[in-house]
Amino acid sequence: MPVLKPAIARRKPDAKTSPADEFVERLAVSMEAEGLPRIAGRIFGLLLLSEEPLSLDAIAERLGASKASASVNTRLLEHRGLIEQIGLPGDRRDYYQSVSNLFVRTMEQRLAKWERFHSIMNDGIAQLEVSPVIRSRMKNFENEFASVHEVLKAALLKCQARRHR
Amino acid sequence: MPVLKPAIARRKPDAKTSPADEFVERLAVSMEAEGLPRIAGRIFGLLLLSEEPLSLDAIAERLGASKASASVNTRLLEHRGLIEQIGLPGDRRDYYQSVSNLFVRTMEQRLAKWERFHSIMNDGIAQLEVSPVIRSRMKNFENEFASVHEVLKAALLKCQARRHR
DNA sequence: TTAATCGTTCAGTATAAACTAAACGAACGA
DNA sequence: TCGTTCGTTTAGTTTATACTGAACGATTAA
Repeated sequence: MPVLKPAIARRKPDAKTSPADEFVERLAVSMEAEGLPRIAGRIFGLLLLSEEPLSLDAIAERLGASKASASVNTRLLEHRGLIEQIGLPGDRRDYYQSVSNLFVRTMEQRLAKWERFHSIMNDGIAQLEVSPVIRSRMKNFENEFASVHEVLKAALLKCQARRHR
Repeated sequence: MPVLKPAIARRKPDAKTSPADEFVERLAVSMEAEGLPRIAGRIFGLLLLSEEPLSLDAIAERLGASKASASVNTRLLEHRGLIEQIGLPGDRRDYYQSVSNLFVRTMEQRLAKWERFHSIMNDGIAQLEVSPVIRSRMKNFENEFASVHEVLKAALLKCQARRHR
Protein backbone atom coordinates (compact mmCIF):
# COMPACT_ATOMS: atom_id res chain seq x y z
CA MET A 1 0.00 0.00 0.00
CA PRO A 2 1.49 3.32 -1.04
CA VAL A 3 2.10 5.89 1.62
CA LEU A 4 0.20 9.05 0.87
CA LYS A 5 0.68 12.42 2.40
CA PRO A 6 -2.55 14.13 3.37
CA ALA A 7 -3.71 16.10 0.38
CA ILE A 8 -3.75 19.63 1.72
CA ALA A 9 -3.34 22.92 -0.06
CA ARG A 10 -4.28 21.43 -3.40
CA ARG A 11 -5.11 24.78 -4.92
CA LYS A 12 -2.54 26.36 -7.15
CA PRO A 13 -1.24 29.86 -6.34
CA ASP A 14 -3.49 31.32 -9.04
CA ALA A 15 -1.02 31.04 -11.88
CA LYS A 16 -1.58 34.31 -13.73
CA THR A 17 -4.30 33.81 -16.34
CA SER A 18 -3.26 35.06 -19.77
CA PRO A 19 -5.75 35.48 -22.63
CA ALA A 20 -4.40 32.26 -24.09
CA ASP A 21 -5.04 30.49 -20.79
CA GLU A 22 -8.58 31.77 -20.72
CA PHE A 23 -9.11 30.55 -24.23
CA VAL A 24 -7.78 27.13 -23.34
CA GLU A 25 -10.01 27.06 -20.30
CA ARG A 26 -13.15 27.99 -22.21
CA LEU A 27 -12.31 25.41 -24.81
CA ALA A 28 -11.81 22.78 -22.13
CA VAL A 29 -15.12 23.50 -20.48
CA SER A 30 -16.88 23.30 -23.81
CA MET A 31 -15.22 20.00 -24.57
CA GLU A 32 -16.46 18.58 -21.32
CA ALA A 33 -19.90 18.68 -22.93
CA GLU A 34 -18.47 16.34 -25.53
CA GLY A 35 -17.65 13.83 -22.86
CA LEU A 36 -13.96 14.54 -22.42
CA PRO A 37 -12.30 15.14 -19.06
CA ARG A 38 -11.52 18.73 -18.31
CA ILE A 39 -7.79 18.19 -18.50
CA ALA A 40 -8.03 16.48 -21.85
CA GLY A 41 -9.69 19.60 -23.19
CA ARG A 42 -6.93 21.73 -21.74
CA ILE A 43 -4.27 19.59 -23.36
CA PHE A 44 -6.09 19.84 -26.63
CA GLY A 45 -6.19 23.62 -26.38
CA LEU A 46 -2.61 23.88 -25.24
CA LEU A 47 -1.34 21.85 -28.17
CA LEU A 48 -3.57 23.73 -30.55
CA LEU A 49 -1.85 26.95 -29.57
CA SER A 50 1.62 25.48 -29.47
CA GLU A 51 3.76 25.62 -32.54
CA GLU A 52 6.29 23.12 -31.22
CA PRO A 53 5.36 19.68 -29.97
CA LEU A 54 5.35 19.37 -26.19
CA SER A 55 6.64 16.65 -23.93
CA LEU A 56 4.53 15.02 -21.28
CA ASP A 57 6.34 16.86 -18.53
CA ALA A 58 5.99 20.15 -20.34
CA ILE A 59 2.26 19.61 -20.68
CA ALA A 60 1.85 18.65 -17.05
CA GLU A 61 3.86 21.59 -15.83
CA ARG A 62 2.25 24.11 -18.15
CA LEU A 63 -1.20 23.03 -17.00
CA GLY A 64 -0.32 22.61 -13.36
CA ALA A 65 -1.47 18.99 -13.50
CA SER A 66 0.17 15.74 -12.50
CA LYS A 67 2.15 13.77 -15.00
CA ALA A 68 -0.16 10.83 -14.44
CA SER A 69 -3.11 12.86 -15.58
CA ALA A 70 -1.19 14.19 -18.54
CA SER A 71 -0.28 10.63 -19.48
CA VAL A 72 -3.77 9.17 -19.52
CA ASN A 73 -5.32 12.20 -21.14
CA THR A 74 -2.80 12.52 -23.92
CA ARG A 75 -3.38 8.85 -24.63
CA LEU A 76 -7.11 9.46 -24.66
CA LEU A 77 -6.78 12.34 -27.08
CA GLU A 78 -4.38 10.42 -29.25
CA HIS A 79 -6.72 7.45 -29.29
CA ARG A 80 -9.48 9.75 -30.44
CA GLY A 81 -7.26 11.14 -33.12
CA LEU A 82 -7.23 14.72 -31.87
CA ILE A 83 -3.53 14.87 -31.15
CA GLU A 84 -0.62 12.78 -32.29
CA GLN A 85 2.48 11.47 -30.67
CA ILE A 86 5.83 12.03 -32.32
CA GLY A 87 9.46 11.41 -31.51
CA LEU A 88 12.27 13.91 -31.64
CA PRO A 89 15.70 12.70 -32.76
CA GLY A 90 18.11 12.23 -29.89
CA ASP A 91 15.34 12.46 -27.33
CA ARG A 92 13.85 9.59 -25.48
CA ARG A 93 10.70 11.41 -24.47
CA ASP A 94 7.30 11.32 -26.13
CA TYR A 95 6.14 14.51 -27.74
CA TYR A 96 2.62 15.47 -28.67
CA GLN A 97 1.23 17.91 -31.14
CA SER A 98 -2.02 18.90 -32.75
CA VAL A 99 -2.93 16.85 -35.78
CA SER A 100 -2.93 18.50 -39.17
CA ASN A 101 -6.38 17.46 -40.31
CA LEU A 102 -7.89 18.55 -37.04
CA PHE A 103 -11.35 19.41 -38.24
CA VAL A 104 -12.00 16.13 -39.97
CA ARG A 105 -10.79 14.29 -36.90
CA THR A 106 -13.08 16.32 -34.71
CA MET A 107 -15.99 15.49 -36.94
CA GLU A 108 -15.15 11.83 -36.88
CA GLN A 109 -15.39 11.93 -33.12
CA ARG A 110 -18.77 13.54 -33.22
CA LEU A 111 -20.03 11.21 -35.88
CA ALA A 112 -18.89 8.18 -33.95
CA LYS A 113 -21.19 9.06 -31.09
CA TRP A 114 -24.10 9.59 -33.42
CA GLU A 115 -23.52 6.31 -35.11
CA ARG A 116 -23.53 4.44 -31.83
CA PHE A 117 -26.80 6.05 -30.92
CA HIS A 118 -28.43 5.36 -34.24
CA SER A 119 -27.24 1.81 -34.46
CA ILE A 120 -28.98 1.16 -31.18
CA MET A 121 -32.07 2.73 -32.64
CA ASN A 122 -31.83 0.58 -35.75
CA ASP A 123 -31.41 -2.52 -33.66
CA GLY A 124 -34.59 -1.53 -31.88
CA ILE A 125 -36.44 -1.14 -35.12
CA ALA A 126 -35.26 -4.51 -36.30
CA GLN A 127 -35.87 -6.49 -33.15
CA LEU A 128 -38.58 -4.83 -31.12
CA GLU A 129 -42.20 -5.73 -31.44
CA VAL A 130 -43.98 -2.43 -31.39
CA SER A 131 -47.18 -1.00 -32.79
CA PRO A 132 -47.16 0.27 -36.39
CA VAL A 133 -47.39 3.84 -35.15
CA ILE A 134 -44.26 3.51 -33.07
CA ARG A 135 -42.46 1.60 -35.73
CA SER A 136 -43.06 4.26 -38.32
CA ARG A 137 -42.01 6.92 -35.84
CA MET A 138 -38.71 5.18 -35.35
CA LYS A 139 -38.22 4.41 -39.01
CA ASN A 140 -38.92 7.96 -39.94
CA PHE A 141 -36.37 9.13 -37.43
CA GLU A 142 -33.75 6.84 -38.87
CA ASN A 143 -34.51 7.64 -42.46
CA GLU A 144 -34.00 11.30 -41.85
CA PHE A 145 -30.79 10.54 -40.07
CA ALA A 146 -29.56 8.40 -42.91
CA SER A 147 -30.06 11.14 -45.44
CA VAL A 148 -28.38 13.79 -43.32
CA HIS A 149 -25.62 11.40 -42.45
CA GLU A 150 -24.89 10.82 -46.07
CA VAL A 151 -24.74 14.49 -46.88
CA LEU A 152 -22.44 15.07 -43.97
CA LYS A 153 -20.02 12.34 -44.90
CA ALA A 154 -19.89 13.65 -48.44
CA ALA A 155 -19.03 17.09 -47.15
CA LEU A 156 -16.28 15.64 -45.03
CA LEU A 157 -14.83 13.74 -47.95
CA LYS A 158 -14.66 16.98 -49.85
CA CYS A 159 -12.77 18.51 -46.95
CA GLN A 160 -10.24 15.73 -47.03
CA ALA A 161 -9.90 15.90 -50.80
CA ARG A 162 -9.29 19.62 -50.68
CA ARG A 163 -6.56 19.04 -48.15
CA HIS A 164 -4.76 16.52 -50.29
CA ARG A 165 -4.53 18.88 -53.20
CA MET B 1 -34.28 19.28 8.57
CA PRO B 2 -36.13 16.42 6.93
CA VAL B 3 -35.96 13.06 8.58
CA LEU B 4 -34.53 10.49 6.22
CA LYS B 5 -34.59 6.79 6.60
CA PRO B 6 -31.19 5.21 6.05
CA ALA B 7 -30.94 4.39 2.40
CA ILE B 8 -30.55 0.66 2.47
CA ALA B 9 -31.58 -1.90 -0.08
CA ARG B 10 -31.74 0.69 -2.83
CA ARG B 11 -31.48 -1.90 -5.54
CA LYS B 12 -34.68 -2.89 -7.22
CA PRO B 13 -35.76 -6.56 -7.12
CA ASP B 14 -34.51 -6.94 -10.68
CA ALA B 15 -37.70 -5.92 -12.37
CA LYS B 16 -37.84 -8.39 -15.22
CA THR B 17 -36.03 -6.91 -18.19
CA SER B 18 -38.04 -7.05 -21.39
CA PRO B 19 -36.49 -6.43 -24.81
CA ALA B 20 -38.07 -2.99 -24.74
CA ASP B 21 -36.47 -2.31 -21.39
CA GLU B 22 -33.10 -3.34 -22.69
CA PHE B 23 -33.54 -1.07 -25.66
CA VAL B 24 -34.42 1.84 -23.40
CA GLU B 25 -31.43 1.10 -21.24
CA ARG B 26 -29.00 0.97 -24.14
CA LEU B 27 -30.42 4.18 -25.46
CA ALA B 28 -30.07 5.82 -22.07
CA VAL B 29 -26.45 4.81 -21.71
CA SER B 30 -25.69 6.11 -25.16
CA MET B 31 -27.38 9.41 -24.37
CA GLU B 32 -25.22 9.81 -21.30
CA ALA B 33 -22.38 10.39 -23.74
CA GLU B 34 -24.38 13.36 -24.98
CA GLY B 35 -24.34 14.87 -21.54
CA LEU B 36 -27.79 13.86 -20.35
CA PRO B 37 -28.48 12.15 -17.03
CA ARG B 38 -29.14 8.47 -17.27
CA ILE B 39 -32.76 8.84 -16.23
CA ALA B 40 -33.39 11.52 -18.82
CA GLY B 41 -32.30 9.05 -21.45
CA ARG B 42 -34.61 6.44 -20.03
CA ILE B 43 -37.52 8.83 -20.10
CA PHE B 44 -36.69 9.68 -23.67
CA GLY B 45 -36.67 6.03 -24.65
CA LEU B 46 -39.81 5.25 -22.70
CA LEU B 47 -41.76 8.02 -24.40
CA LEU B 48 -40.35 7.08 -27.76
CA LEU B 49 -41.85 3.63 -27.39
CA SER B 50 -45.10 4.80 -25.89
CA GLU B 51 -48.02 5.51 -28.15
CA GLU B 52 -49.97 7.36 -25.49
CA PRO B 53 -48.60 10.28 -23.53
CA LEU B 54 -47.55 9.41 -20.00
CA SER B 55 -48.07 11.21 -16.74
CA LEU B 56 -45.25 12.04 -14.39
CA ASP B 57 -46.31 9.35 -11.96
CA ALA B 58 -46.58 6.81 -14.73
CA ILE B 59 -43.07 7.63 -15.90
CA ALA B 60 -41.64 7.44 -12.41
CA GLU B 61 -43.34 4.17 -11.68
CA ARG B 62 -42.51 2.59 -15.01
CA LEU B 63 -38.83 3.44 -14.56
CA GLY B 64 -38.65 2.67 -10.88
CA ALA B 65 -37.48 6.20 -10.17
CA SER B 66 -38.66 8.88 -7.82
CA LYS B 67 -41.20 11.42 -8.93
CA ALA B 68 -38.71 14.16 -8.13
CA SER B 69 -36.26 12.76 -10.61
CA ALA B 70 -38.97 12.31 -13.20
CA SER B 71 -39.99 15.92 -12.70
CA VAL B 72 -36.59 17.51 -13.23
CA ASN B 73 -35.64 15.23 -16.08
CA THR B 74 -38.85 15.65 -18.02
CA ARG B 75 -38.34 19.36 -17.67
CA LEU B 76 -34.79 19.00 -18.91
CA LEU B 77 -35.88 17.01 -21.94
CA GLU B 78 -38.70 19.37 -22.67
CA HIS B 79 -36.35 22.33 -22.42
CA ARG B 80 -34.10 20.62 -24.93
CA GLY B 81 -37.03 20.03 -27.22
CA LEU B 82 -36.85 16.24 -27.19
CA ILE B 83 -40.22 15.68 -25.54
CA GLU B 84 -43.25 17.86 -25.14
CA GLN B 85 -45.74 18.43 -22.40
CA ILE B 86 -49.41 18.24 -23.18
CA GLY B 87 -52.66 18.40 -21.27
CA LEU B 88 -55.48 15.91 -21.40
CA PRO B 89 -59.04 17.25 -21.13
CA GLY B 90 -60.56 16.70 -17.72
CA ASP B 91 -57.22 15.77 -16.21
CA ARG B 92 -55.15 17.98 -14.00
CA ARG B 93 -51.92 16.09 -14.50
CA ASP B 94 -49.11 16.91 -16.90
CA TYR B 95 -48.56 14.45 -19.68
CA TYR B 96 -45.47 14.01 -21.78
CA GLN B 97 -44.91 12.55 -25.19
CA SER B 98 -42.25 12.26 -27.84
CA VAL B 99 -42.13 15.20 -30.23
CA SER B 100 -43.15 14.67 -33.82
CA ASN B 101 -40.11 16.21 -35.49
CA LEU B 102 -37.80 14.24 -33.28
CA PHE B 103 -34.86 13.97 -35.60
CA VAL B 104 -34.58 17.65 -36.34
CA ARG B 105 -34.80 18.40 -32.64
CA THR B 106 -32.08 15.92 -31.92
CA MET B 107 -29.88 17.53 -34.51
CA GLU B 108 -30.53 20.95 -33.09
CA GLN B 109 -29.23 19.71 -29.79
CA ARG B 110 -26.10 18.38 -31.36
CA LEU B 111 -25.53 21.47 -33.42
CA ALA B 112 -25.93 23.71 -30.41
CA LYS B 113 -22.96 22.08 -28.75
CA TRP B 114 -20.85 22.44 -31.89
CA GLU B 115 -21.72 26.05 -32.26
CA ARG B 116 -20.69 26.82 -28.70
CA PHE B 117 -17.38 25.15 -29.31
CA HIS B 118 -16.71 26.89 -32.57
CA SER B 119 -17.75 30.28 -31.36
CA ILE B 120 -15.13 29.98 -28.66
CA MET B 121 -12.65 29.06 -31.33
CA ASN B 122 -13.62 32.05 -33.44
CA ASP B 123 -13.29 34.33 -30.47
CA GLY B 124 -9.80 32.98 -30.04
CA ILE B 125 -8.94 33.66 -33.64
CA ALA B 126 -10.24 37.19 -33.33
CA GLN B 127 -8.67 38.12 -30.03
CA LEU B 128 -5.59 36.01 -29.47
CA GLU B 129 -2.13 37.11 -30.49
CA VAL B 130 -0.59 34.01 -31.95
CA SER B 131 2.00 33.20 -34.55
CA PRO B 132 0.95 33.10 -38.22
CA VAL B 133 1.31 29.35 -38.25
CA ILE B 134 -1.09 28.89 -35.37
CA ARG B 135 -3.46 31.47 -36.71
CA SER B 136 -3.74 29.77 -40.05
CA ARG B 137 -4.20 26.44 -38.31
CA MET B 138 -7.14 27.82 -36.42
CA LYS B 139 -8.59 29.66 -39.37
CA ASN B 140 -8.36 26.60 -41.51
CA PHE B 141 -10.17 24.62 -38.85
CA GLU B 142 -12.96 27.12 -38.72
CA ASN B 143 -13.27 27.50 -42.45
CA GLU B 144 -13.78 23.81 -42.87
CA PHE B 145 -16.31 23.84 -40.10
CA ALA B 146 -18.19 26.71 -41.68
CA SER B 147 -18.57 24.89 -44.96
CA VAL B 148 -19.70 21.64 -43.37
CA HIS B 149 -21.99 23.52 -41.04
CA GLU B 150 -23.69 25.15 -43.98
CA VAL B 151 -24.22 21.89 -45.79
CA LEU B 152 -25.63 20.35 -42.66
CA LYS B 153 -28.09 23.11 -41.99
CA ALA B 154 -29.28 22.94 -45.57
CA ALA B 155 -29.90 19.23 -45.20
CA LEU B 156 -31.87 19.84 -42.05
CA LEU B 157 -34.00 22.46 -43.71
CA LYS B 158 -34.84 19.95 -46.38
CA CYS B 159 -35.91 17.52 -43.67
CA GLN B 160 -38.23 20.08 -42.20
CA ALA B 161 -39.62 21.04 -45.56
CA ARG B 162 -40.33 17.43 -46.43
CA ARG B 163 -42.21 17.10 -43.19
CA HIS B 164 -44.43 20.06 -43.85
CA ARG B 165 -45.58 18.67 -47.19
C1' DT C 1 -62.67 25.67 4.37
C1' DT C 2 -60.83 21.42 4.17
C1' DA C 3 -59.01 17.40 2.04
C1' DA C 4 -56.82 15.50 -1.70
C1' DT C 5 -53.78 15.46 -5.53
C1' DC C 6 -50.80 17.37 -8.39
C1' DG C 7 -45.70 19.16 -9.51
C1' DT C 8 -41.60 21.29 -7.60
C1' DT C 9 -37.98 22.25 -4.36
C1' DC C 10 -34.82 21.13 -0.77
C1' DA C 11 -31.61 18.66 2.16
C1' DG C 12 -29.01 14.75 2.45
C1' DT C 13 -26.86 10.59 0.46
C1' DA C 14 -24.81 7.64 -2.74
C1' DT C 15 -22.31 6.99 -6.81
C1' DA C 16 -19.23 7.91 -10.37
C1' DA C 17 -15.44 10.29 -12.28
C1' DA C 18 -11.16 12.80 -12.30
C1' DC C 19 -7.06 13.88 -10.37
C1' DT C 20 -2.83 13.15 -7.52
C1' DA C 21 1.11 10.94 -5.24
C1' DA C 22 3.53 7.05 -5.08
C1' DA C 23 4.92 2.64 -6.82
C1' DC C 24 6.35 0.36 -10.79
C1' DG C 25 8.65 -1.10 -15.05
C1' DA C 26 11.19 -0.31 -19.14
C1' DA C 27 14.80 1.82 -21.86
C1' DC C 28 18.90 4.12 -21.75
C1' DG C 29 23.69 5.92 -20.39
C1' DA C 30 27.48 5.96 -17.15
C1' DT D 1 25.66 -3.30 -13.67
C1' DC D 2 23.91 0.37 -11.48
C1' DG D 3 21.57 4.64 -11.29
C1' DT D 4 18.49 7.80 -14.26
C1' DT D 5 14.89 9.16 -16.63
C1' DC D 6 11.19 8.27 -18.94
C1' DG D 7 5.87 6.73 -19.17
C1' DT D 8 2.26 3.92 -17.02
C1' DT D 9 -0.39 1.85 -13.42
C1' DT D 10 -2.45 1.73 -8.97
C1' DA D 11 -4.58 3.14 -4.70
C1' DG D 12 -6.72 6.74 -2.44
C1' DT D 13 -8.87 11.32 -2.11
C1' DT D 14 -11.58 14.85 -3.77
C1' DT D 15 -15.12 16.65 -6.29
C1' DA D 16 -19.13 16.77 -8.91
C1' DT D 17 -23.61 15.25 -9.75
C1' DA D 18 -27.69 12.33 -9.88
C1' DC D 19 -31.04 10.57 -7.14
C1' DT D 20 -34.27 9.97 -3.23
C1' DG D 21 -37.59 11.05 0.52
C1' DA D 22 -39.84 14.53 2.60
C1' DA D 23 -41.52 19.20 2.87
C1' DC D 24 -43.84 22.57 0.32
C1' DG D 25 -47.08 25.27 -2.58
C1' DA D 26 -50.63 25.41 -5.75
C1' DT D 27 -54.83 23.87 -7.75
C1' DT D 28 -59.08 21.36 -7.67
C1' DA D 29 -63.12 19.25 -5.69
C1' DA D 30 -66.07 18.36 -1.80
